[in-house]
Amino acid sequence: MKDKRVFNSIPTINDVAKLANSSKSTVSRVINNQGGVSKDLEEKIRDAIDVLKFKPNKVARALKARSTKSIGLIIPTVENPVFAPLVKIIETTADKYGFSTILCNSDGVVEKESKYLELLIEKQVDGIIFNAIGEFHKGFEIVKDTNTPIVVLGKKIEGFETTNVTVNNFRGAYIAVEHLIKIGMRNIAFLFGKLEANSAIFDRFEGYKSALDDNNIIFNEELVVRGKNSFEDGESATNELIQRGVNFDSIFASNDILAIGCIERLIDKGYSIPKDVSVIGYDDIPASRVIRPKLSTVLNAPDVFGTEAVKTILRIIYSKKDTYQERMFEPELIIRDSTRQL
Amino acid sequence: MKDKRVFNSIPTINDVAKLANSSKSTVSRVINNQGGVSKDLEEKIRDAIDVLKFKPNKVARALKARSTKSIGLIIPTVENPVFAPLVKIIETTADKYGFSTILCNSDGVVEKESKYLELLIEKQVDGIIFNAIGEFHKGFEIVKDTNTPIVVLGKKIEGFETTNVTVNNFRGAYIAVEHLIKIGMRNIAFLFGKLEANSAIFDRFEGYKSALDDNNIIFNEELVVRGKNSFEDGESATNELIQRGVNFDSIFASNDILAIGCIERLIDKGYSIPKDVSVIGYDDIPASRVIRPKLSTVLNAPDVFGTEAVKTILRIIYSKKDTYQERMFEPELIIRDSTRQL
DNA sequence: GTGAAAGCGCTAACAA
DNA sequence: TTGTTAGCGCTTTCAC
Repeated sequence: MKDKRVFNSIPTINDVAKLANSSKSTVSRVINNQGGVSKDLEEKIRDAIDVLKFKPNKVARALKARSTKSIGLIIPTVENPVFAPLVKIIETTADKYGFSTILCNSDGVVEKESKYLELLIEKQVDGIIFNAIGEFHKGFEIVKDTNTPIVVLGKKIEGFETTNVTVNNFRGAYIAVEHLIKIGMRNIAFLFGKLEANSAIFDRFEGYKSALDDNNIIFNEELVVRGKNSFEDGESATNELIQRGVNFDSIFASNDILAIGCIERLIDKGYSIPKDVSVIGYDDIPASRVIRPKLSTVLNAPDVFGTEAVKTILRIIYSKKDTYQERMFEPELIIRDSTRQL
Repeated sequence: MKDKRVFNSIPTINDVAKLANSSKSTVSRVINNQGGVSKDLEEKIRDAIDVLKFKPNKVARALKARSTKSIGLIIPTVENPVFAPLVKIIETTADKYGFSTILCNSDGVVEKESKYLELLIEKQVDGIIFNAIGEFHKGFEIVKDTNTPIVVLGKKIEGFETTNVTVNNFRGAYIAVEHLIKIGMRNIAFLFGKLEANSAIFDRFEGYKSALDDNNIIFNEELVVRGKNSFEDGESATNELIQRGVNFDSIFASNDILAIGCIERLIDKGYSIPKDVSVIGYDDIPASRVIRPKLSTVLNAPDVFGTEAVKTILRIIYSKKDTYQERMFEPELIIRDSTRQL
């Protein structure tokens, strides 16, 4: 009366063993292709597996192996066309190496970041890829305490030592503005968004100012206007710029969404682009190739970036130590039709 | 010499018990807020938890509880602006109910769908939300065999009984084409994409033909052209339509991406929209509001849709039985500037 | 080549 | 109120 099998319940390695007149350990050897099992027995076991439609329980395996073969991925929101391709490449790459990815949208809210970090750790993910908003918080402490492998995307977090995979946002902004200057612009406005990583925006702002500076153009605060992160915000930010009555011959928008909204509004208001004003964005989202004029922009190649992020977290996971490196990718200038030709 | 504690290793419930001079079970009661523990002991245990920075291991809990508190989400690709908001709302909603989501991009490839289905089941997800490409395959067998809760998004799968959460794509296409007819169009072209759920496209095609039929317009095969799923495909499909030399006064594109590419190409070729040709899309992606003319389209409200998908899978998970219902959402016509006014 | 047994970290009878 | 024990499904010594 020790047999507690319930008809129709999910078969375990034990059921397979019983049916094949063998033992758990041997079945385990077979399902893990470890060899050292006689042809005969192996066949019997494989038959039993087929008959019972046995599937190994990875939760049990994970408990034993202390590895879930999953990574956590925290980003502000996958709805943002900048993150969507990144999420895609990360999931695909992780899968290629046998890892599942648990997706977490933090909405760029510190509390959610923290909560997700803790959750992922309790779920025993093998590592975390974290596109952080930039602020240090409790979640990081937990990561530190538990020694969870992590790679931070975007920017280094003050007070938190890890490997970072970043993109040179400063340089990206710099080359964008430099391009504007080269084609003769002097009154370059800066539209910036909010929700996405503060840090990136900050760097882009610095890059903007630095390019101005290096070209002896005096920074004019009147020319910088804050939007948020939707097409509509691009439109309203552009409105505001126009209403201010400042003189501007070109606009550098800190992301393409803003830039596109900006272009549409400019056109609505009767401006001709790039004749009257040149505009350049950042990110090269798909829509940039499709509006008219096609948007000049800066590309942070998400594919290499995302692939590198995965490879990096795997390296840390497998080596069991983080050597605190920084891998920075250089952006690329893409000139299309929204900036004047020389 | 039975004590195998290793300095610096991750603390378990056992370590907490030892430090608090108590037992595993009591600690378990405390961390699960089950009550029935004396104030004194509880405090000692909570102290020990703090000191050790103990975090419960959810893998162990999952093994015991036979529930991982995670769901699997399979979609073609999160890069597609139709799926990105869906993924976002699903993850957010699932999280609200205490479930994590494992994201899987199938690329609309049957083999990947199948592989992910099997993987998710082995990972013991509590349920699966599956935006299937439409074809029945081995993966479904495994779902069936293991009795895994699943809700299929999009369309019913022939030969596979489950609860479906769908959107009335037939009707959506119908009202789009009907709108075109109402504003006087007779030669309505149909551009259709590929990668995303075949089924949806199929239904949209049927809706297109049906609306034609109901209005005594003879279906003309010359007017249907196949694209794929990028802006560029919309452009090339439009090229093809023009090259065919058929007479067309309007275009119904089976998704906004195609529609936007189409509009841009039309404009490049000197057509005026909507004066020369009216175009209407499907999905209401963000870019639709931002191109000029603003795109008329059909909306399959991903937010209610996604929320319902999660609620449905949770209902099945908690009731432990699937009653095979179908919940179908009605689409909404959004008239903007790319279709002529009456 | 094979199986018995211990144990991964937790929960839940059951006993005290 | 508390602790002991068994067991979730698996892997891995260790004997045979």
